[in-house]
Amino acid sequence: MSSVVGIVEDNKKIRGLIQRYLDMQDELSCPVAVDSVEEMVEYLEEHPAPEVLLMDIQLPGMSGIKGMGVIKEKYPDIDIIMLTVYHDSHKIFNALRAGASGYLLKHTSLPEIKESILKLLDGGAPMSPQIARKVINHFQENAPKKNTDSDLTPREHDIVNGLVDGLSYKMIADRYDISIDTVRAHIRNIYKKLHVNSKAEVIAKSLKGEI
Amino acid sequence: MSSVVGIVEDNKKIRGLIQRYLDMQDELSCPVAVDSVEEMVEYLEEHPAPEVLLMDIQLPGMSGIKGMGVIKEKYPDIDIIMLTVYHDSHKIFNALRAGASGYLLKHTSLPEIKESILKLLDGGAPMSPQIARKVINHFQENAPKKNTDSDLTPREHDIVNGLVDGLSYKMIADRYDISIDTVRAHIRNIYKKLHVNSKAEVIAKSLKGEI
DNA sequence: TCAGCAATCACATATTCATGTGAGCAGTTA
DNA sequence: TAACTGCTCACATGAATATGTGATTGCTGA
Repeated sequence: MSSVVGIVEDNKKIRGLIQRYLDMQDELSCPVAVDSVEEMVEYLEEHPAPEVLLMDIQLPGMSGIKGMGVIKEKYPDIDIIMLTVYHDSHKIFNALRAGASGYLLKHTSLPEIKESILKLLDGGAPMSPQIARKVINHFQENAPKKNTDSDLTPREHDIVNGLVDGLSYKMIADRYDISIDTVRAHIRNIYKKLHVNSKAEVIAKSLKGEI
Repeated sequence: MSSVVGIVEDNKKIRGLIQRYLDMQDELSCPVAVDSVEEMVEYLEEHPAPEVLLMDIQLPGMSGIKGMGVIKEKYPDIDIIMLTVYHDSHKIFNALRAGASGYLLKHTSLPEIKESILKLLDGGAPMSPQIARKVINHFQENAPKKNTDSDLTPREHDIVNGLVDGLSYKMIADRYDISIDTVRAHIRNIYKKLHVNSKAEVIAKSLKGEI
């Protein structure tokens, strides 16, 4: 059973190259390759939807990012991989926010494109390495102040993690190979330090990043 | 010229396996594999720093996430890849926020680990496919308003809020001026709908935005 | 060297939770 | 009207939690 892929790309040469390559793979077929979002929308109205679309950003008419929104609204099950030369953060994040399931740069080789599609069908999220790096950096820039170094000891942190993982005292005792009474003792100390008096409050504080 | 990799992992077997495998690669060497952040910190004080660290999250003593902060502060040039069994969003995002340059799940094969390290050294950001997917989903969730219409009734939402605030059943009953038995009844229904069976899990889900 | 803290364990008790079973009432919809 | 759903309350029981008191060991800094 081969998976169906569609292409939206205005460069005729690239488009043809990718289509022929993918269509010749056992696992894939690529019956449709058009050069604008508008054409793809027309196609979708008269044919069964592909599982995956490769889409450029810079397109005649509607842009790939806008087009993705349009297509995902009517066909939310289609996974879309952006395939573009743009590597500036703004375009990347807009594409991801608009619903892209992957983001590849155009110098990606044909076999890598194929691998990316297969990875996507398998639940992954293909990204070119440089893109992945930018996405990760995004988290670190927006990192909320890592304040609140509560004076919990390492062991107390272990216990807190156990609580957050939803473990009972007994399960925590087992995880760290200590007595349940010791767990109790640690928890008492944690409550004192955090000025709380229930598991619930500790878990809430921890998940809110206040520990 | 081979790149130097260090390992922090408390499972002796896994640690030894990875170390031997990496050390045998032409492109890499792995002179240090310890089972806690504390030991790695000691090592770093007396030896030249590795370029890359593989680090577990669940460790004796200081957790991998906290440990990463400590290490990155003194040695910001070390790239750290988390190598762990955890795939819940909070741990992933906390790790990335704390400065992780990659995040692999523990079922990753040795050759894949090697490839990930090389990719990292080449400016990429290695992630297991499931992780990449969650990271991407994060963008999409935070963009188009969280609509998460869980099928909780308004009253049930009240109760959940009470739990998140760390209140006991009795305090929730007082807050909404209903009987404690009613609170119990609501909570039972909430547990059924959310498929959980403890306050802790409800609080976790709620704070993760899954309600 | 002594005080203090982290970590460990023990025993005890009152409270809270999780869960089962059952039921009444109001408002909505089939 | 009958069926559903949301909200309310009650009684009961075993498990888990919160809290008090106390103790030992090992390490650290004044």
